[in-house]
Amino acid sequence: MSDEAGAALTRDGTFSRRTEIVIRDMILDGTIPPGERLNEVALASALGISRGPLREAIQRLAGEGLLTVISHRGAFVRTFEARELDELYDMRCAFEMYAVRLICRRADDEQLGDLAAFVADTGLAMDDSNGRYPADRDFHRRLLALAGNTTLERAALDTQAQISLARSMSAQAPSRAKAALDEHQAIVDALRSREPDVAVRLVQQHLEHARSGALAALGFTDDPRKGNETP
Amino acid sequence: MSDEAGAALTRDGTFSRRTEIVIRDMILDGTIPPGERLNEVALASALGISRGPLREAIQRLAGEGLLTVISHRGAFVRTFEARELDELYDMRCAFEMYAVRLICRRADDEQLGDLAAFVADTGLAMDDSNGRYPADRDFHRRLLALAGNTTLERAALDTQAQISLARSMSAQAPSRAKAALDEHQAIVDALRSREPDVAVRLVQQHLEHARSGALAALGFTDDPRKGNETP
DNA sequence: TCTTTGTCAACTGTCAACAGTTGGACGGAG
DNA sequence: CTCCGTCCAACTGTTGACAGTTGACAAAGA
Repeated sequence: MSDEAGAALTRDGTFSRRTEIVIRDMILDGTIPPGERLNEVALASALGISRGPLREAIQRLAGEGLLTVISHRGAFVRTFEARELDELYDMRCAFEMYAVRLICRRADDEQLGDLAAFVADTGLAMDDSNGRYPADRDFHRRLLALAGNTTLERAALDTQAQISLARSMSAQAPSRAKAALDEHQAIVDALRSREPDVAVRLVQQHLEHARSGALAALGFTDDPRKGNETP
Repeated sequence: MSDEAGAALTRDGTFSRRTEIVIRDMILDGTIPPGERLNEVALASALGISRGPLREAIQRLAGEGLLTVISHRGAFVRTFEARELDELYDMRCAFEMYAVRLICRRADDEQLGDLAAFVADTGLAMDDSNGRYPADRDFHRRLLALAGNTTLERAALDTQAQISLARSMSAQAPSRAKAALDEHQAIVDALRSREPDVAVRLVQQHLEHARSGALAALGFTDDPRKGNETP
């Protein structure tokens, strides 16, 4: 039984790093839902390791904003108040608005062509399905990659992960798939025309829509300048 | 001897958290210079604790970008290549450009008046001294605080700390104090006139100047799109 | 002299046990 | 029935010891 869940971390590297990856996946998969505590002894024995490396992994994940650690009480999968989700969308906005500026300056036409092709392809895939748009995340990932700034890309992806976790706290939002796809297309068009100011404005609007949708899906009012409950 | 350097962490909280604070200060103070390894057994005994909590603190500081951890080799105070410093300035730009947008929307006249007063006061303080402008960091801190987004503020301060660490790798840059002060003043003026687009542009220019100065001070060429050496 | 290989000390990764704290269950008083 | 104080089990914080890896030094060979 000691190598049951532990089978997942039978690659190389230190226990600590492998454990970090396993737990991150469990959090983002929803295997461990927001608000749930990570019992160190139970989790460590389930992974077939001791508490030392597990605790180190927990510290790193807390630094990424996926766990909340409270002294003498334990580590909890992070929950988000309206305000926090709102702030995360600001972060995302800051990152992606600057990213498109960089892209206009640095990306070549071929890279932008690839991005356009991706949007077209995944758009078709969406039409086949029923109104969902699963490639939204990938579009933003590719966008950030094109900016050519690894540091910014990593920070933005962390923010994206936190938003994803926050959104997992609610049922599905009403599908904004078609609108999002159109907005992606418009952003790419602006990039290909090398119009940074237009692209920045479109990104801002796109993320503003996403923000409203996310806040509404979590049952929050549209402009949360005040805190909320913590279960 | 066990509580010699350890006297510094005789406040409350867990050893792990207190240690994190102590080490962060030592890094930013220059007590432990960039590139230096943290010997776990030596440091732990110097702080009067065991290696467990020390290692947890190290993991968190690595997450902040102040330490680089290499498996089986140890934790090193981070060093920065030209490219990395350049990327950090992009991050800072993204944060502060968005921050001033938020400030134009949210900060009231009194807050902006306080900021203006701060710039005026510290400007005089600078003139008394010999060309240095120590309050630059504080100005940016206050700016970020006014944006009213705790998440963004914390991330921006982390970035600021990394930049500060990177700059500590070189001797002093040629003083840009007067120019920086004027630029700060101009930014505040734009904010008080509620002209977000102007403020954003001024922030971008200000940070672009700071970027060039920092890269030059580290002996790097002005546009580092390629990597550098790692000692 | 330069390269290669074997050995070793120092250090990190990991573990199992100990100590202190927390939240809740339990029981009694009002 | 509610409220409050006590006690306890479960869990986290910390420790010291063990195991595996790394880089360097020294000896042997070309």
